[in-house]
This record gives sequence, structure tokens and C-alpha cells, in this order.
Amino acid sequence: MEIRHLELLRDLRERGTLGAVAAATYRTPSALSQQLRTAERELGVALVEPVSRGLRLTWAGEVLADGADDVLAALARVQSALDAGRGEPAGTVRIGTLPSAGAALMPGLLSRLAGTRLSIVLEDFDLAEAEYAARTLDHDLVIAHSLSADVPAGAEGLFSRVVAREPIDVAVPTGHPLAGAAVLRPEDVVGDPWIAVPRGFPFATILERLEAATGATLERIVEIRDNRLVESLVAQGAGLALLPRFSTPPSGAYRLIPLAGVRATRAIVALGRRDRVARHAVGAVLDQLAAVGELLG
Amino acid sequence: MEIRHLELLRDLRERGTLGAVAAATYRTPSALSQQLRTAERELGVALVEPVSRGLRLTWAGEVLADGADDVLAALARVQSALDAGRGEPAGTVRIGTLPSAGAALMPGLLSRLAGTRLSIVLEDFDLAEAEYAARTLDHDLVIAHSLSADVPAGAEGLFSRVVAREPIDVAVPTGHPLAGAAVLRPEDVVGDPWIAVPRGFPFATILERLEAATGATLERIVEIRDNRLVESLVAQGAGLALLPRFSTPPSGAYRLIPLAGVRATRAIVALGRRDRVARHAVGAVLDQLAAVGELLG
DNA sequence: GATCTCCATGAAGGCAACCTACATGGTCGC
DNA sequence: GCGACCATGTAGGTTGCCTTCATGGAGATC
Repeated sequence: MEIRHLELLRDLRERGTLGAVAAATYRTPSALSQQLRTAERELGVALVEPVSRGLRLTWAGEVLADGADDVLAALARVQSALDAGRGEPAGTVRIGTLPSAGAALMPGLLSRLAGTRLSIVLEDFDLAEAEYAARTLDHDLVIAHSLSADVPAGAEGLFSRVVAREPIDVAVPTGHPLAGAAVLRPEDVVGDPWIAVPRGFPFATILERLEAATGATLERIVEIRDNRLVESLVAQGAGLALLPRFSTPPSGAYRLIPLAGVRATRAIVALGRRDRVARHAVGAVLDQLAAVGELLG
Repeated sequence: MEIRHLELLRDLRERGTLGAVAAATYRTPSALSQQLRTAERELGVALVEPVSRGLRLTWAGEVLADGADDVLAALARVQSALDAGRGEPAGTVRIGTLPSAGAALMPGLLSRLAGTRLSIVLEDFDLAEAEYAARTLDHDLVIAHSLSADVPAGAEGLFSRVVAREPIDVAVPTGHPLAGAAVLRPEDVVGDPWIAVPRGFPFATILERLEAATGATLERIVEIRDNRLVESLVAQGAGLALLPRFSTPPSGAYRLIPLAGVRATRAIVALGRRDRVARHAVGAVLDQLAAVGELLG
């Protein structure tokens, strides 16, 4: 019953193949295969079984992988307690973020971290809501969002904390008849052409709510992921679009107008694996992140 | 942050010296000393400091030793879950017991375990109540007793479970004027000479309660640990003595008569370290032990 | 106060275990 | 059927853990 073996089973369950685990841990598949055999010999149970071209955990393997979470979390708490006793948190925290939330939060975070012994390694990726959870494998904290609940789809077993709530506004080109409105209702906007996003991507849910609220079908002239591109298209007058309030730069070419009558807020959520979040440095960064988020409104 | 190091610190805190830990784990003090230096180098903190001719844990060492308890308990739960899934519990359970309770419980336990894949390694020792807790270092289960509370003195941090409650009776030689009584009150017995036990040992508390209830001072003609020896002295008419009801063999030479008016019951308690008790085999033995204890009354 | 014992520690060497490199066999996709 | 990917087995190198032996300090004993 060695921790190394538990961890391997956990990683294998999460990454799927020995090759993936090997790549993530800078070892060879052969080494891991030998570890598995050693573990099975020591425990006297089959932990994995071949399935098509890969492996699958047996019942015993699942039990040990579950246990690995507990054991590694306990271990991380010890590390955290030790770090806490040593005073200032220190170390490197790997953050992955969806770009818009990163744009809103990271400048504030980095300025708060200046002068501390904490450093950040940042990566951004534009994914569907449900895909952020998997990125916690490679990052200590993943900044995702959720349009409906407070925990994004797919992140059920993970640590999660809402660091901000951000209204999603309608971007209206300057000169558009609606540009002077203080608030927009669903029936105000369903007649216009829309710059939309692919299904499952940020704000698609809100577009569907607009359709549900009015019974109309929106005219989607394009489906675009990148908000910067959306902004430039709106500025050019191509149509309306949804844009997050805090992470969209002010512009003379369009105005952001609040939506009323449909729920148009996203929760910006920090996700992480329990053992990673237990690290003192990660906890400290998380607190700063929440503080930055609180100031956004 | 390796488990081996956490465990070493925990053991060191509990056993006191590197030599003791080395003996218990079949290694040399030198090996452990090197492990400590390695751990300190990896963590960048002093974990132990020299004190007189031995070592003492630093604050960081205490933190890690505390954490070791959690981590090892989590690890033991994994092992237990795995064992549970494999069906029948199996393995060897090391039991240490105070002799009288062992005499009452072990025959029943062993007969219940016959035919299973569980085996018992048994050791007995006659100690003061507070010393049993320390024996959990060397045994999976320690059967101790407590005259006042339900958890023996010194066993506060340990797992404990009351497996039986046993009345302590007065052994009266046949032919003694009191031998015909159905129940004895404190004032009935304080005038007689007593076969007592050393202070802190089984039943000493009850003798003190007799004195407190009557204001008298008992005449202690001897102080003896071993109940078999006590029995033979009572049988010979040397005096009265306290003997546990279930673990004293019937004899024509004396009678056991219940005491009234003072609390004269002991809790027979199974003690164990959390990580040991989490083992499936240990849990199974513990259940059987409780079942045997329940039948005693 | 000299000696003995017990404690921790250090250097040197044996040995076991882990890992890499390379080769093999099976399964899926094109 | 060819290539890609996956797991696995063998051989060999390297790391690191442990033992043995020797040293030094602190109490205990007489």
C-alpha cells in the first residue's frame, strides 16, 4: 500500500492512458507498467484490466484511486500547515483561465502579488463550460465560469469558489436606435442580427434564454469565440452581441447596456483539485483572487 | 513531503528516542538519523533539536507528526476498503491484554475465530491502568480496563470501545461469617484484613472508595498483582479480596459476593491506534470481541 | 571524578528498487 | 495493409536506503 501506487491509479483514471500519465509525470510508460505490476503483486489483486487498446481500472483499482484522493488531500493539508507555520506563503501557482475573466482579474491579482514571494504561471484557453474542469489536472487553479449554477458543469467533485459575479450586457453599436437605452428587454433585441457564439460556449445559454422568453428565433450571422473579435464586429455595426461588463474595454464605437427580463449574469469560479488547493500558496492566491473579484462590481 | 518521514517523526514522538524507533522497526539508529537529515534538507526546516542526550521535535516536527496521524489513518481506511471488497477478513491481529480480561474473553474469541482466516497473536501484561495505552504501539488491540470512566486514563487520543462491563465482587473465604451474605455493604467489610493491590493497579480505586464511604482505613496485609495468587490466598482464609466476577473461576474455598453502596464495576475496553483499528481484520476481531463481551453478563 | 552506558551522528560500502532505452505484440483508424 | 498508439517485457545504469563500524557528548554509577 504505497502512496506512489495510489497516485498512479488516480492519475491513470483521470488521464486515461499510461502514456498520458507518463508524459505528465516525465516518465516512460514502461516504468508505470512495472509499477502497476508491482502494486498488484504486493496487494494480491488485479488493479487494471486490458480493454481494447488501453487499460481500465478494476474494482480494486477504483477503490485505491478513490483512496488516493483522501490520502493526498491529507498530505496536502500537512504541507499547508507547515507552510502556514513558516510565515509568508511562497511558491509558484499555476493558473489557467478563460480569457475574458483573466483580462478582468489578472491585472489586479498580479499587482496584489507584487512584493510577495508568490509567483504566477498563467495560461489561457477558450473552452466550452464543461471542459474547464479537466484542466485542473495541469493547473493549480482554473478560472472558469458558469452561466446557470454556481459550479460549472463537470466540476462536481472539485473544489470550487465563486470569485466574482459579472453581468453580461448587450453591446450595441453607437448610432444604433437602441444605443441610448438605459436597459434592454428581450423583446427589444430579438429583431436584430446577432454576433453569436458556438453552442456550449460562453453566453450561448443567454441567447437561448432570449429566444425562450420571446418565442422568437435569433438571426445568428456568425458564431465566434474570441471576444476581441466580437467587439470589433460590433464596433463596425455588424450586429448586437453579448459581452461581459468587467472585461470588455470601453469604446466609442459601442455601448454596453444591461439586459433585464432574463438572467444574464455569469459566476466566475476558481476550480481546483482538493490536494492542490490545500497548498498554502494556492490558498493565498485564491484569497487574493476573491478580493480582486469583489472589487470588480 | 514523504510518508516515510512523517511516520518516522510520529514514531519518534511516541517512542522518545531514535534507538527505540529503530528497534521497533528493525533498523539502525544511524539509518533513522540519516532519514531525518534528508527530510530536513528536503523541507528546509529543522525537525528535531538535541536535548540533553536525546532529541526533541521542533515545532515543524510536531506539525508533521500530527499530520502523520491523519495521513496514515487515511491510508488505513483505503486498506480497509480494499479488504472489505475482497470478502472475508483475513490476517493476523496482535492483541495485548490484561490477564483477567483475557481469561474472560479470549476463549470465546478464539472459538468464534475458528474456521475464519483471522489469527491472533496474544500477549498479556499486568500494568497500572494508565500504562495500557502505551502498549498500543506494539499491539493492534490492547484490552485494558477502567474503573472510573469509560476510557482508561492515558488513552484519550486513541480509539477505544467498551466491550464489556464486569462487576467486581468481594471474595470471601468459605466459613467466614460473611460467606452467607447475598450482598455486602462497605461497613460489612472494612473490619477485615484485605489482600490488596498496589496503588494504581486494578481495583485499588475500589478499595479507596470503600475507605471513603466508611471513613475507615483498610488493613492491607499484602499487595499483590496476580489474581490467581489472590485467589489462593483468599481460599486459604488470609483475608478478603476484590475479584472480577467473570474471570474468576468458581471454587469451593471462597464465594464471590456483590458489593453494594460503592461503584464496583470496571469497563473492559479495547484500545487501539486509529490506523491500526481501521484495518478490516482488526475491525472484525473487535466486533467479535464485543459480541463475546456481551454474552458475559 | 573516572568509568560505563546510552544516545545521536558520520563515513564507507552493499544491495534493492526505480527508471530509461529499446524491442515486441495487439488494436484501431485510414 | 500500413501507420499510429497503447501496453508490456528485458537489460542495464543510477539512485538512495540501510548496515556496519567508529566517534563524541551527556548522564548515571561507584
